[in-house]
Amino acid sequence: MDTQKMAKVFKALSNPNRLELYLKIVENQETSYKTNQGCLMCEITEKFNIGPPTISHHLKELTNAELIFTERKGKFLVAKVNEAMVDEVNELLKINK
Amino acid sequence: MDTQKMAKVFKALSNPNRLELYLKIVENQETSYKTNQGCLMCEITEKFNIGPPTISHHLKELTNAELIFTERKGKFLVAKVNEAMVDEVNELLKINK
DNA sequence: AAAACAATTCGATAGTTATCAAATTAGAAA
DNA sequence: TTTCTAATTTGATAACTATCGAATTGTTTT
Repeated sequence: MDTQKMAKVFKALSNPNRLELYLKIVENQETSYKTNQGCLMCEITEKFNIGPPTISHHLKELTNAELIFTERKGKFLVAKVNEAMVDEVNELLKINK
Repeated sequence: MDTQKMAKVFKALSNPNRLELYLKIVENQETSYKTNQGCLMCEITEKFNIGPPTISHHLKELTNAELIFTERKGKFLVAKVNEAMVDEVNELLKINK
């Protein structure tokens, strides 16, 4: 287990706005699981009280921590959750009784 | 779900040294599950490259995030994991497929 | 080609944080 | 009561971060 890497993941989720951003991406992935084309960022940006530069910064942090993938679809940016990484985090937080 | 509270928990785990500290406390709780008297801090402090003031600071952060409880036993400080909070985190990170 | 839209980059700033050394408190042992 | 050990507090500093406005890049629409 790589403590550095995991700490980075937690740091990525440690800002309230960034955490909500992440959860929105997860939510989107859950609701459209079969047809999942990813989560359009411009739609999400409207719902937050922070500007595009900050959203962009937060997305970079989440990507850097490998919690999400992003991809350009023409004019838009779409985001998907990296479920493998989330599994890893859950594994780390499991308590063996 | 309280985003602020959860973000605080993630922040508490976002520093590598603090994460290892937390994991040590968990580990101790796991190995001595039945006889669990808590984890003695002075033993742990020796194993880290950081001084007592910093350990103290990190413990406060973990306590503040309600990830652990601490209690004085005479001269010593013992720590235990707040399993309810860990469960909450695991719940938040679950992805519904 | 021009205008419009989505997103990123840059530079700045106010606020936060990890860490230490020194001093202090609390308790146990001598 | 003096000494030793465990832990905390305080004050300082260097490093990092969230956010913004302005400027820029990339893509689509007109």
